[in-house]
Amino acid sequence: MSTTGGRRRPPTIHDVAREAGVSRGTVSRVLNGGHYVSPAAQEAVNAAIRRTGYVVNRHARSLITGRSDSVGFLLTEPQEKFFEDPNFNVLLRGCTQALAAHDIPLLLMLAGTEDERRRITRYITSGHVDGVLLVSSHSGNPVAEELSEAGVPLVACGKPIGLGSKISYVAADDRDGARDMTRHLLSLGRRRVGMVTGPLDTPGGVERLAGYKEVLTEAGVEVDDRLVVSGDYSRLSGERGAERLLAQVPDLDAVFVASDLMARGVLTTLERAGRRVPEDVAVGGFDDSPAALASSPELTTMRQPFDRISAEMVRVLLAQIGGEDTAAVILPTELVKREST
Amino acid sequence: MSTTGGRRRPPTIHDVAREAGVSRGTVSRVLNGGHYVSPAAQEAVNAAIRRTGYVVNRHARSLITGRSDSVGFLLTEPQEKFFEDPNFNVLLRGCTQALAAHDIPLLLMLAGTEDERRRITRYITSGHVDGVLLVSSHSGNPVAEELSEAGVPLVACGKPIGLGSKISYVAADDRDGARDMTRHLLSLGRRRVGMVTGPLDTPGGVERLAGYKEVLTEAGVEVDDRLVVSGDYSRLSGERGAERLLAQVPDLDAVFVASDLMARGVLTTLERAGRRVPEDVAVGGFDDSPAALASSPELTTMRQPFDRISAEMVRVLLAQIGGEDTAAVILPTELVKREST
DNA sequence: GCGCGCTGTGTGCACGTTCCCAAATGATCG
DNA sequence: CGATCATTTGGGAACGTGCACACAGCGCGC
Repeated sequence: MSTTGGRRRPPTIHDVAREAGVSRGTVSRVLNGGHYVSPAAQEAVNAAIRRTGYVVNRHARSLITGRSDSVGFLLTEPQEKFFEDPNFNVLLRGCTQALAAHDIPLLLMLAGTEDERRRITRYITSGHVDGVLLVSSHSGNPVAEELSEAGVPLVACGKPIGLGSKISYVAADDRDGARDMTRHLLSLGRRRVGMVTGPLDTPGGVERLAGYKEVLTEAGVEVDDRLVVSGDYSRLSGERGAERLLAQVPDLDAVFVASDLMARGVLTTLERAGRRVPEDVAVGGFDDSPAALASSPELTTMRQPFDRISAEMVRVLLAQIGGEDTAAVILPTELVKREST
Repeated sequence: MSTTGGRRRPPTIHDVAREAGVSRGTVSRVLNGGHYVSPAAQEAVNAAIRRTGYVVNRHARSLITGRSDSVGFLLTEPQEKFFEDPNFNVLLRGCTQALAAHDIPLLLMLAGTEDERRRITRYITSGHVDGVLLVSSHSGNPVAEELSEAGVPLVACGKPIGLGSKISYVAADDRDGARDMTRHLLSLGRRRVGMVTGPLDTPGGVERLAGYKEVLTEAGVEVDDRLVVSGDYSRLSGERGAERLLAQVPDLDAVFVASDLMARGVLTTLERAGRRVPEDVAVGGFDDSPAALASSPELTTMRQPFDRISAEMVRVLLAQIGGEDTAAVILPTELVKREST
């Protein structure tokens, strides 16, 4: 009961009905699609809605429909990753925007710890959201399976780990992208092309490595194990990876790095080691994250179409909520040439 | 009606009541505080809840109470800023966590454009959230006033622009932090200390500049206008600012930068210009954002206690929702010495 | 012994919406 | 011309919860 800004009772569907001279039922029908409503009534109701400033009470609607008309955005990453990687922000932004077009709010769920994971799982399976957008580069956690088994509509960003799982997902074409980038590096005349991979317990990480190896083999370049080190998409693991590469193959002349964030780390290490980029060593990243433009030299990278990815995630999730059977969506990547190659 | 994972009807308060052998009212009382309930009934109800796996239906509750038991996190920044600045992620994480303790979900609202701002304002004023956590470094937008006038509980991060506004906010002590950092730079023996300010149409930006000037004056060092350039907290504006500083005062020996992100840009420019940090030029940042550790050399900076800031924002907002009158909260900053000074 | 206050419990009502069904109207068809 | 059908409308019921109220039992003081 604050003294300032007392909020009055908002208009209900009753008020609109009275104002328009029709019944609640008719107003409701106008609100939900407008089938079996005469044009005259349609118009009268819309006018009444404008006049009263009526907005539907979502709680009342949800109570009767059983839907919440909201979805969760679940991020199962340690918080350092969430702080470091702007890709999450890009996805968040994209999903928020795509959902806004359907007037669906997004509930943010950050599961950094095991406790949070449990709490959030319970929240979701209690029916408080209609579905879940799952983002988790390192999807080794059981949360996807758990939610899927509970019958919660679910779309992952990137292919989840369990092969047997029937979880829908949206991803960039990792293998093809890796192939393009490796081909690009070879086309520059480089032959000692190293790679810093993503986490190899994730399908995405494995695919990017596979694409790299394929192209080298096709080009008749021997795949040297000392030229491949693994990382976890973090900047620091890029630094470390480049250090090991330089130690093992001092005369390498190119590196394909499985994420832009790691690529920044690679650039740091190369600079410390006195290597010029791209003259001595060409560096190719992956993602085209905001980090790619912020680095110097600016990164040549494989663009993941994050705006399309998030739009597709939302589209697939809504289809699934609508009861449709949905499949995986794979989107093409695109080579973006900048200063580092 | 998907074939897999059919969700059955969840238990209601009725089921719990029957299971426990009491009435709905008693169950409800146990749920909401447990006053006027005998220990025996208390126990029976709790056991029944555990057995049935009952979870309260928030929609039904909201319908009757008029509260939504959710809050919005509103970010009114262009999307580039959201992508670039990890501080937003830190705040987001902190608020999510603090709200989780109260079992309150967070609705993410990103208002990058004018259209989105309108849509979101309408959503909020329609009563779909109980309150709003507002984050907006450049709070020149009318959204705060608008929501506040509509009687929506609101807490801003950082002092909003309008002086007359009675909007509650939580902020770090900008002036004091700027004083500490400037004093630190002087203590290193530096006398030509430049500054890259934040946006000077925001209280935070103005305060940090004021602190800087105060300490210089107190120390008997003349405040030179050519040593002060303004930025907008972005990395790029740091680069540009440092370029201007070097052009105007080539022999400057320290820079106080009003954000870590800008400080990274300053480091880039200094390196390009061949200046060593900290030997030739000492650089002090502000925020202690994740960016401070990721830069090289690692940034000396003023730590904003983001975890406490977000916790306080949530505390104040909940108090305001509870009808209390709330005031501004100012939290102390702390000097974190690293490699750049 | 009466009234009063405090604790503990059950019940009716209301919140605002959607859905289902009945009924009215006009059009079409055999 | 009567019957069937599609369209349009209104009203009752239900969703699951919290709250106000009524009421019972008990102890206490006057």
